[in-house]
Amino acid sequence: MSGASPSPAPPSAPGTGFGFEVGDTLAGGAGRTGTITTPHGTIATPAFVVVGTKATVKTVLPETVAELGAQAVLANAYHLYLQPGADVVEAGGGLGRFMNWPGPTYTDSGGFQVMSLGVGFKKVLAMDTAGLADDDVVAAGKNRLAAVDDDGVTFTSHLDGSRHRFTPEVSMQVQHRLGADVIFAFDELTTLMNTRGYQESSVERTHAWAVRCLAEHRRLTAERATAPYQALFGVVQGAQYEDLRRRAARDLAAVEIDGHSFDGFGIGGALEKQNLGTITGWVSDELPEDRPRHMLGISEPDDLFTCVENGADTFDCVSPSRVARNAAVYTRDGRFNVNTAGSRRCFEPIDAECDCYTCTHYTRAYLHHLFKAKEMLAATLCTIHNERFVVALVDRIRTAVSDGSYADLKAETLGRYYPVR
RNA sequence: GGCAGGUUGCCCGAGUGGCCAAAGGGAGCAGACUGUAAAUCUGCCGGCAUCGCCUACGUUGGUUCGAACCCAACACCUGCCA
Repeated sequence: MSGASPSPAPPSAPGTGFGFEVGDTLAGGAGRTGTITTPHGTIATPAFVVVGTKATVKTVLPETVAELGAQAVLANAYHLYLQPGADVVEAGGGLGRFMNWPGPTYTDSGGFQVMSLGVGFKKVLAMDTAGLADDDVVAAGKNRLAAVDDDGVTFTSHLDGSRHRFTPEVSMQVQHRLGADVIFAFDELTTLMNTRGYQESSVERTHAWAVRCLAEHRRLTAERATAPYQALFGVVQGAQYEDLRRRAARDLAAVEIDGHSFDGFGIGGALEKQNLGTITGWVSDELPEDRPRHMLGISEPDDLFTCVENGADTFDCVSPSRVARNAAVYTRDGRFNVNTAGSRRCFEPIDAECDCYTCTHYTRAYLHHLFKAKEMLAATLCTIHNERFVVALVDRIRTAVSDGSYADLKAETLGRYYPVR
């Protein structure tokens, strides 16, 4: 189905410790199961990767993260570079050992911060642009902490105001010292407010940076020959434009340096929710089938189905944990806030069908009490539940792809979660 | 018994003639959050309701075109002196 020309030889030659194997496929679509192998364990895909930006899944012990079924954790190069410093993490044995997470780890490149601290200052990556105008972005830019140029990005630390420079090479050096099993190429995110012209030049810039990342990655891999192999994923941008997304994916897939190419690919950037499936489909169509495809920042139930059936293998997202800290919890029948009056005297679990530690031991009334009393345990218990909810949902999707029940699972799950859609 | 200070919306607390249904907190009620500058942010928060009207700043009475704000009496509370 792929229209791409024969891809370069897989970089993950035997012995590197990294690999990807496709399992079952979804009839009539791009969906598939698979297995990602890393030096720190395997990941059965589709899989949800839990986010632990600063080398911790906020409010939760690593043992608990494992218990709730997470197969991998994703941290962030920009944040760990600023604090405690990549050298400290490296001296601490690398990301996994430093944070006491024995399984597979990922690090994001810092590309997201180019946007969130730059033009997207104080703005969420726009998936719903209603009410937003170009002026909002321009005004926000007045106080931005990051400025992009063709060579890289200059950041002002949000911690102490100091100035820092990230280039593709710096991001690779930082991510090599952090030592995650999967690292991402340094990319530029745009917003939906950017013009078509800017999106074009941004895709070119991201591609040029990806090439530089692969080159620096090869150099570092050779230089650090005794270190565990780290897989590098290129990141596909291109906003909502089919030609840009397809070209970005095709061009990344074709990059080859000394016989090596990207081990996998990330799909990210500005896009509207209703285009998510279509865009994922275009990109999957262009990418080689023997490499994993990671969706950056996706976890809503409908989005997970949409992406899987269009070829996505893994996901990460801050939403389950962030939202949990603010009292929003997922249930089979939709999301609600436990800190509202309705839960004050409700002695039922968040979701009676959930097998998580929180649902098997605590009531909505207790969680409501913890939030009202501003007790830290509220965030911990709700994070456990939300992460379990998303991990378990993706696990069910994976099983359904294999046993042919995907369509039924999708209809039943979304019918309950979004009753009036 | 004397002197001084105080009594504001659910709570704390600003306001000392009109711009006051009354700042600001807190509590309460709701909402948002998709590669984490987020255990954060936003809205509502006397009643009825379209401008607007009604009821409100301890109680009662007074001054004034107009009072939470000025005056008097009363009721509580708080200091200091006896």
